[in-house]
Amino acid sequence: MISPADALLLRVAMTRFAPLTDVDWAMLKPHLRVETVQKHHYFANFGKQATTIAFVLAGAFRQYYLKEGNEETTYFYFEGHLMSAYFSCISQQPSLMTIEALTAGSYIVFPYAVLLDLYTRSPAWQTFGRLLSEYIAMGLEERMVGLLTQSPEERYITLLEGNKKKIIERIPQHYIASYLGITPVSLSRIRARVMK
Amino acid sequence: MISPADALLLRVAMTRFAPLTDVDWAMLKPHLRVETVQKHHYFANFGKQATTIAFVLAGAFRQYYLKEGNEETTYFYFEGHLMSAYFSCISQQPSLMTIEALTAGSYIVFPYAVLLDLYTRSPAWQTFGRLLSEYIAMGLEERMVGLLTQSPEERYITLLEGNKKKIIERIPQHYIASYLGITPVSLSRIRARVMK
DNA sequence: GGCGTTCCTTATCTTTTGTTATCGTTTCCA
DNA sequence: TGGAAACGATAACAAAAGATAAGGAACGCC
Repeated sequence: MISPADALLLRVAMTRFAPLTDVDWAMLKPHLRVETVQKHHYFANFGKQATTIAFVLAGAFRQYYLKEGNEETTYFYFEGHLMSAYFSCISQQPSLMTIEALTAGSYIVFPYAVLLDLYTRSPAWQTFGRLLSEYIAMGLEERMVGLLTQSPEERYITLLEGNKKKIIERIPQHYIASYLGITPVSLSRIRARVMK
Repeated sequence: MISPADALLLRVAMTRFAPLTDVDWAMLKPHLRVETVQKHHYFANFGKQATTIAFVLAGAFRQYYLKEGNEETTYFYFEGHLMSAYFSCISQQPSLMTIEALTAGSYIVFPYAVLLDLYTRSPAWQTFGRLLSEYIAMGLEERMVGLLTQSPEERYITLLEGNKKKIIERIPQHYIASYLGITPVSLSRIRARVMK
């Protein structure tokens, strides 16, 4: 099942979006399950409709799109954060992205359908849903503006200096290169340049 | 004030997100105002906190960030669409972006605070808020993925062939170049290349 | 209608990135 | 533990974009 400690981690994370009463929380709790994944296994797959939201308990995950056979990395997930092929869930279309475990890991999962139901049953959950979407949108805006206005070298330095240090520390370099929109060779050159 | 015809345009546009009853609509309607802008005047300004949402009735608008004195265009708005320095509204921080009228135009405006209040008073409006954010997030995701995975030339072709033809038809080329993340000179070369 | 500004194109040159290949090093399994 | 695969650095060359400048067309404004 799910341990009280794990459940609390998720509740705290969710409460950062909207204040959830014990009653609100009790609506979600029975639907929570803990799952584990092996390294290089998948949480979401290209072409399959996603139906679940996860909360990472341990491990690192990589989200990517396929373009002409290449895997183009768009995002990383670490412990303590919600993870989902969100746009597949909300649009009810097959997922365009894949989420792969880069390490062995575990997460709490629950069906998106449960969340949709909670929206209709509790104002707090409805607010949660709106603020979650707003949070996702703000992250995307920041990333989009970075890609549009910064050079690859500036983007790498931003990653070095910003609050995304985990990516530098825990993700293989060729995935970071893809995340920055450049080739691994180019990132290697940039690193040599930046380190003077 | 606001004409019934203009009000209906907005109501139809909003109903695409969530079904609004007459009662729901009556909550918003008294707060609607119509404003006009001259060419090259502003709807939102860098550094000022944005507090309003608009619905464009006529004209074309450009949204841009400032980076080292340069204006980096991130978005265009046309008639029939909602327009706002949304992230300034929801974060209550000074706006990082500016929205400029590229032509003379007009729009319906209402305070974001009114919308926030409606969220607490009607489930339909609460749903509207969530779906609006989801819509914005999906647009940003699509744009982000395009910037990450496509070359400038591919991005230009996407613009030519996609559902964003209005941008090609109505926006000066140097703004489009900025929107694609390249220089005007480079866009001119790409156009020469693409047209064989 | 004339004049200046803005906008787009084209050309040249420089810088950066992509591509391909090679070579250690590390990691992963069997 | 030994061999293969994955990973990162580096080099050489090609392709593309940035910077700058110059010329022409379109537009707005007296």
